[in-house]
Amino acid sequence: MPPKKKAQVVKKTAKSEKGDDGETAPSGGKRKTAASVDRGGNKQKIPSSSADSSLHCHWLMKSEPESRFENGIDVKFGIEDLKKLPDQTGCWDGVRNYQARNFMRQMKEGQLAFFYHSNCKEPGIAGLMKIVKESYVDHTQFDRKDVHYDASSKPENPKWSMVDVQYQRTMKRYIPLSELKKYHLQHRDKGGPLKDMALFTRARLSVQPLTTEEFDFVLSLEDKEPL
DNA sequence: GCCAACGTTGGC
DNA sequence: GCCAACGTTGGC
Repeated sequence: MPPKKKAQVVKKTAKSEKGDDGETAPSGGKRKTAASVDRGGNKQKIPSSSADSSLHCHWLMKSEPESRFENGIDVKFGIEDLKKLPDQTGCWDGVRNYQARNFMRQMKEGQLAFFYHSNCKEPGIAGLMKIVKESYVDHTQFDRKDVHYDASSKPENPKWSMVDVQYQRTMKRYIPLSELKKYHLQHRDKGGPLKDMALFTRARLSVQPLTTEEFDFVLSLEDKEPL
């Protein structure tokens, strides 16, 4: 299941303290990031427009558009639910996977993300949203009542982050996973933009990056006949 | 509802 | 630090 997004609209008042980029995923290997300290002329942020060259600029985020109850709570949150929120904006809370979290921490305001419908009759890309607030502490990790409460996370050192996203538009036509998969297989054999798409190579990642080529190709499908 | 893939946990 | 057991994701 995708992260469940609550319908909370985050009040845009105070700038929340940004959770410092604490740990790196304990996953795979224990790579210690050479975090912060750069000896010598430590230039925090390179002012040049886009800081890290390694950063991605397009994303795909999964959520379940159909009702499903987890601990008695409905985790349904489809693109229509986002659209209904005040300002058509909501926080993408509930992500409890380090890689997905780390990708969210890389997100920059203004970047676009596909809203992907997962675990439903017809999975696929439903629309587009924009990152309107960069990562900050996901408060649901401390909420015992929340489906994604994490008893191991302490307020002094929060584990999980979220971003705010704003509805942009619904796709001109729904782009089903099955269609994307056909292109993916085709491109894998003969080459093409979707040959390495994370949706297929990292199937369980709920927040994933897309290259510009992947992103543009998917967008171009809107104006094509379904494959 | 099944189950493959894969992430996480914990014993050693 | 390895790895088996376990839990979760998410397509089908």
